[in-house]
Amino acid sequence: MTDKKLHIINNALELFAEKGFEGTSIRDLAAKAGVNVAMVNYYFGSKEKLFESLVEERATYTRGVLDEIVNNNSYNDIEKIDRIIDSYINKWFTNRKFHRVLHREIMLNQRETLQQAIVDILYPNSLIIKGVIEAGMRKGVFRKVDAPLVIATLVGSINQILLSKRMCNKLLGKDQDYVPYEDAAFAKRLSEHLKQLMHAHLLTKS
Amino acid sequence: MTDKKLHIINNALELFAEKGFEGTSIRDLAAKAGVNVAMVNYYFGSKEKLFESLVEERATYTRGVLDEIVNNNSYNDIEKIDRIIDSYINKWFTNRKFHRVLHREIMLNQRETLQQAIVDILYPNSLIIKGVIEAGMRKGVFRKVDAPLVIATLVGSINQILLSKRMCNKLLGKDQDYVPYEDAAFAKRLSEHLKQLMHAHLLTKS
DNA sequence: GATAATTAATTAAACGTTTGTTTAATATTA
DNA sequence: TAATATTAAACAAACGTTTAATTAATTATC
Repeated sequence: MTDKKLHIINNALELFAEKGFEGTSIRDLAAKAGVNVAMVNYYFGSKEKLFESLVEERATYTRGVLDEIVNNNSYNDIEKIDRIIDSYINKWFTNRKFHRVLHREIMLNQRETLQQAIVDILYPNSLIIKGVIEAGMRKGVFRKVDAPLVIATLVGSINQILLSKRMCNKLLGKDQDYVPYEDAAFAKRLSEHLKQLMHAHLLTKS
Repeated sequence: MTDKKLHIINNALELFAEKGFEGTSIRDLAAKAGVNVAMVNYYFGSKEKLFESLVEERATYTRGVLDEIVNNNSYNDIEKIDRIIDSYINKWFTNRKFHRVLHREIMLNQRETLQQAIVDILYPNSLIIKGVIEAGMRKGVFRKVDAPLVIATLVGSINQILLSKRMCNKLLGKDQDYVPYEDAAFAKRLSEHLKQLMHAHLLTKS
């Protein structure tokens, strides 16, 4: 990927995250990236292919991290859950614009191939977490829980915070200038909430 | 509100939920409702005002229900949480298209006034739940928890299930024909997961 | 209660923009 | 010299919206 293509993609990410795919015009994109409107089609072929390139380019951003945690034998099962929580919060907070683009898109019933691509990005992570939960249950360290729904809770909690700054700040009683995703103290607060929640829910004895 | 306006709104809801605001054209809307394209502007003034009318028309769909639960003295604190969970699942599953429209819109940084309207719809419900949690904590029935984040978990868990059928089914290991939101057994399953989760997290003694 | 006057509802067509995309000419680099 | 990059301009199609004419419904008058 050339610098120019990356430059366009990175600028496109901001606009797509802010205004959605249909809400963003190629002229918007070109203006923001400081290039001629024809360059988008010259480099990517179409607006939709630019979007796909964006997803593909950023798709690798999680791969491997969860595997490392899961295969690290110095962690017991609940510690793995803890590390996964921190990993998710850290990664999604820093890559929140891309994450927002993914979730906006997967809510729609359009652009079938792109939806599949997004599932391919997100689902493997879920599988890894599921493995940890089931291992814990087999050993009797974890209570008998509904693993897929535990994942939905974990992911959904972070998403709820991440996807609407306005709603999040309202919930927290903060004013609208506050950016929770850039506040390390808030990341910690969320992390501790989720850990406390998962400990109480999963562990057979506290 | 006349029948004709309601008819247009109800058809618009489906399209907006499926394709988003920008992704839906007035010609789409008119075709789906079986009326002339000019009727939308005749009745509502503009596409944006139609959207606002839609939100306004459906906005009252939760009001009062949570209040009833909270003010019912025959429930103790954790039972109120249980009833709130069931109420949320039931209401959001049946009104899931409207709910999807709300959440698609609040993720964007466009249409400022509409965002405020959506916050005005959703936030009062959060306040009521917050009240229940804090009352439980004061009495020592509930553990010391992060009330706003508990709400985020509760709402976020249901949203995670609700906003993408594709991702939901992948998580549950179901095929894509399955519609979890129309399956009473699944509603029960989700309800029990959330109750178990909240009991473990909130109650000082199990 | 029939007829005329008035208002409301509905239509097809056109409006001016904006959209994504392409072209054909020019500039840059290899 | 040949390939690549960049540009301004043009393209057709789709967009939200308006118009002007017509039909339907309502109200007023006798």
